[in-house]
Amino acid sequence: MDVQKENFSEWYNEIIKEAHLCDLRYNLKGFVVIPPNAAQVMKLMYRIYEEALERKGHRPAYFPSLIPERNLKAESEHVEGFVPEVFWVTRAGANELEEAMAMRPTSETAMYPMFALWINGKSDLPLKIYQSCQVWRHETKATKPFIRTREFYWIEAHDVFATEEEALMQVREDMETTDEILGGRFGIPFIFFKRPQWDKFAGAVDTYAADTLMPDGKTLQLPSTHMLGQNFSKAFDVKYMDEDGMHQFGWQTCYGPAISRIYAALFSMHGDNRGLVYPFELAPVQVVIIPIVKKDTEAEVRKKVEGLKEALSAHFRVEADFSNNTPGFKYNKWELLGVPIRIEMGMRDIRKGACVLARRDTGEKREVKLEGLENEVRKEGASLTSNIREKAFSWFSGLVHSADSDSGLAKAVEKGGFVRIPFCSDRMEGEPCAERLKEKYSVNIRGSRYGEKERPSGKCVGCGKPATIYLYAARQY
RNA sequence: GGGGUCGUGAGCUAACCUGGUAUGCUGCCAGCUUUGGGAGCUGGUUGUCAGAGUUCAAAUCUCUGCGACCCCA
Repeated sequence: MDVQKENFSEWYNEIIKEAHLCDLRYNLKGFVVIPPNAAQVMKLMYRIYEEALERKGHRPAYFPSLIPERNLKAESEHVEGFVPEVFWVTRAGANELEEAMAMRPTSETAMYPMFALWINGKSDLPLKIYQSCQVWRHETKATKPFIRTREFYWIEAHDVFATEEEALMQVREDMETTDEILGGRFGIPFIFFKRPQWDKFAGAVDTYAADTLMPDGKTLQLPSTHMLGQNFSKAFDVKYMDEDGMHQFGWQTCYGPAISRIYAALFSMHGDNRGLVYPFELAPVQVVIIPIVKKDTEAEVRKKVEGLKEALSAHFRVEADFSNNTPGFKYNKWELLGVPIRIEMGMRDIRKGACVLARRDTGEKREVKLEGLENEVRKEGASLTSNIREKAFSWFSGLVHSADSDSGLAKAVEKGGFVRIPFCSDRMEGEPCAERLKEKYSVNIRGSRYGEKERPSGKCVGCGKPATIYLYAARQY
């Protein structure tokens, strides 16, 4: 890498190019080609996420990507929020269509008419469905690979319950899932914010979103989970029959982890000046073996390395690099690609029944006996994962500030990250204050921290009225 | 949405101002050679974003479109 991570914007573009994460040459704005280097990681992320959702009672399904115009328009707030960025299909072959079809920007309006048919009685509840798919939104903001594209890859889980309590429990479960996967498995720190009323998902009662930070201190929204209440069930007639034989509207939630965007957070969070760094379980290649050959011993080293590769392949994703490049070139190449464990093997090692094991995160090299190597790799891999996770979390926690005045906010914003400020209200009446702060400091109000117990003191930084709540401000992507 | 920078083989780039044969590096292919932190030699390989205009002549000048990056909202 020729650029430093301190200059994040350049680093981001550079790593995408150097590590072949994204091919930008497809000539359609906001649409990118995702080649194998990135797609492999995204697939692993998908599997981990899908497995977790299924473990928690969700079942997979696939819904059509086209939505008839009248479905999309059935819930009024939802339409208002999404229609400005919908791609429409209006023509098929030579003919104009009688009814325009929307390319799904999200699938509520594709799924819920079907949910209405699927659900009859209480025994059909809860209904927990997810699908892995692409969605399309004609973003008007500047597009950026993985972070904001007009087509992106995600999972959307849509659940229906008989009671409000159960739906609220589901929102909590979604947050736990996010903790478990994003925090635990991917090593990405974040805070769950309850979005202010003026910034919730179109059609939702409440929105909770996991916000992480990028290396430049700007925040990026990752999965969000929404309490939909009965807004959609009433619009789409999603009803069940209760004990008294009465029809009742279901209580709904939805949850949307955008895999392509989480991937951006993943490599931005853990990458360094040498290139990518992946948690062990997400690395497309987990172990790379570099043979150190001399002309006269080439055959022998090759045989040993191939044997080692085969043995390790039973447990890990392994590559051996026999290309005609120098070892140094190979080290740099595979470090750029984020391979967690590198094994160097030459005659020197073979004579000792050993190899040299190097770790991507720390760069440490040490000699390891071939006997028991599998366990060493496993151990170092796990240690790498927890090391980069800890590093990320401790960096992140240093970027949560608080301020109680205009000047304090201005100063804290400069440091990057989140700034907790006293605020008048997170209901609609607070919006003008948010607008004012946005105008003045280019910050967005992300909402109140989920689980925050502390009562606010002082005055709203926006308007000076007595504060009723702590909200968090940050510059955002 | 506003402002700025820009588009030349697969990648980076020179030539553009002042119109006339398109430069170099990297990559890729073949061969030789080499391998414990980005080796070397020889040969080969592909190009002016699209369209229109001005001109004897356009990578170069003009307009439109498409696309990229940066800053701001």
